[in-house]
Amino acid sequence: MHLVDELRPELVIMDVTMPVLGGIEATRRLHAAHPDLPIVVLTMHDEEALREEALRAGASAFLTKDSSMQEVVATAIATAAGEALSAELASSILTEFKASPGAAGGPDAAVLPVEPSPLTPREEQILQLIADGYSTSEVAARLFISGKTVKNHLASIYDKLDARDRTQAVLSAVRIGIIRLN
Amino acid sequence: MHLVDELRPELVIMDVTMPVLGGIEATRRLHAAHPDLPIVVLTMHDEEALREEALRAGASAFLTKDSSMQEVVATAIATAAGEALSAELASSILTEFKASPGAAGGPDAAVLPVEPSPLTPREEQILQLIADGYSTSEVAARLFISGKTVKNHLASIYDKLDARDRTQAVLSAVRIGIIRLN
DNA sequence: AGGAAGTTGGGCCACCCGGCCCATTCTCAC
DNA sequence: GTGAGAATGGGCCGGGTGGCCCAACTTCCT
Repeated sequence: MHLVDELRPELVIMDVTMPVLGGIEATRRLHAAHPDLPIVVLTMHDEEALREEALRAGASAFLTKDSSMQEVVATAIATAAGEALSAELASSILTEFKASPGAAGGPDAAVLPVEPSPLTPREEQILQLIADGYSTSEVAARLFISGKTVKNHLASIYDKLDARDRTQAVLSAVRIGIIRLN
Repeated sequence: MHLVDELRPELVIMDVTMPVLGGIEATRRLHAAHPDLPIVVLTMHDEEALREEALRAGASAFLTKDSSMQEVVATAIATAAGEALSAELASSILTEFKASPGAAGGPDAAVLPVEPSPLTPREEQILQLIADGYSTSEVAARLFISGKTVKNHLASIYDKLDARDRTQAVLSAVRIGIIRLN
């Protein structure tokens, strides 16, 4: 997993040349290590079993070698875009991209779930102010509440985000996109 | 290079978070090992020098973080398609992909001076560890130096990044891309 | 030779921060 | 109407944090 850690790719297109063998296992391990990393599995064999296994291993999408290059990149688009992009949309893009034969069954692009937000509105607001550079007492002053209350909110934020201090809490929030980074 | 050999990706989208540092070198090595593997370099810093260096290192394309997701995937399409595909073609694809406010202007629209990195290597290292969740004394233990020294480095980091505490320092560093966000 | 910068370390001190209890009020859902 | 969750507060305390000085040593550049 060295390379992925080192390069931090946005997307991995995996070529599972051999059926069942290494590629699926690699997908599984890669997905375990990087759950948010989209993985598109490419294979020669269009076997339903293999397809299922790939998706269960954490692949975001599955394509066969019969797929046109256009389909490959379309799936890459959909996956990288992180949207629940349907096969139809993808192929319609391709149709306009270049007149190409649809060929093999549409890739079942998977969706990235985007959980709502573990924090309450007040907690988000407070964490945002912290991220904006305000100290505990400054946040308290802005919200017309006690500094102790701010600290209490922060404590529950730490609990929810599994952070040990405000720095980690802010970073977690940035990662999951619940606060903005000015 | 294990992973690339193992997975045989069709395309690598590389995030060169840090200027000059690891990413370019990784590109160079990756390109040396896999000359035919398209590499798209993504960076925060739109410096001409960095761009040139990336392309000389073997990158197939270069995009800044200012680029829209559409531009990124368009470039990915073009690159994966293996053609010296122009930005115009890519953006035309995108226009049909989604009626989106393209801001189609080249990625190099804004010219930020962007100094390479205001921090010394040691300071970057310490700030990275702080971002990784380590406390002052934990950082000290990892680097085999005194906790006081860590705090001294932090003080100069605050000064250089115009931050008042470690949270703001980490956020500043994330913004200018000198530390990575796990 | 001399200076600038980087790395290491010290002391001191006021204040902040996080962890641990706790209580009150309000709203909303079941 | 009872209970769960949210928001508001309190006290206490140990340890962390940041600001302010300072010094020594090394490396590098001029």
